[in-house]
Amino acid sequence: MKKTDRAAAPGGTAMLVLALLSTGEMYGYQMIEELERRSERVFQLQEGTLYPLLHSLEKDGLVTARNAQAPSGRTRRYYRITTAGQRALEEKEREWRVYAGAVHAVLAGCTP
Amino acid sequence: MKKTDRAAAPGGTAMLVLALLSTGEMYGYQMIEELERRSERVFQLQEGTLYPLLHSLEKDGLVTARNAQAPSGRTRRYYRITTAGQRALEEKEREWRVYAGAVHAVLAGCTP
DNA sequence: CTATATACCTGGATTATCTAGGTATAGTAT
DNA sequence: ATACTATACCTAGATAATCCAGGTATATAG
Repeated sequence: MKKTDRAAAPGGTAMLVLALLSTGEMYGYQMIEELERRSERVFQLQEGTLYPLLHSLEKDGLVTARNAQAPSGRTRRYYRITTAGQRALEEKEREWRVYAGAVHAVLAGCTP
Repeated sequence: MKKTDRAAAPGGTAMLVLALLSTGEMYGYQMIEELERRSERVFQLQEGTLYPLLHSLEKDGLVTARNAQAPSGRTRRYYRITTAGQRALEEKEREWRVYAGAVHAVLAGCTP
């Protein structure tokens, strides 16, 4: 994320990455572009954030990975969400809604 | 915040504290209770988070503080938001809306 | 044959927050 | 009297997420 968008809400970046993967297999570099596109340029995920995160998601069994040849010939590492990953995504979405709702309630109390 | 709600979105906790103060003067301990109440138990601000934060908000001129006797006799440190603090709050609210909107857009793209 | 875009990776710094303490006073219960 | 609880403020050190700045390597364009 950009500095100003640092520190997402509960499980923030992991949730966004899992959300991307729930739409289909993807490789790291592609996730950065996709996230930027789908957020209309708001989220600029850094490589130094993404790659270590993917490794820990893999270690936790939320995603699986495989190496494959791109049509271009370059090797890419494709990630796929697991069933556990889907469950984790749903849980994080729930938490996000609670969190965002609470922020809204506090802000609403200050501009009536 | 509770561990699960760690790391709020852009300027998260500062925004919430400024939002509280925009409704009137308040002392630290009270902010913890008020935030918990207004968020319906979602946000449990920790003292170790709040007090250093208040000091840095004061240093940045976003709030001012004064000591005063409570009816009980105990001394409290009351905080008041400044004009610069109001401006900062508005800016943080704008950022929050952009951020939350982007999260929504990404999540919407995964459960059509 | 060099520059740029693609593609992955890591170590160390930065920052926000938490944990776990500390101090002190007022009110309540024993 | 004495201890316990709630109130009220504070800080040092640990933890965790993210960034920064680098590194490596291949394909494509000029």
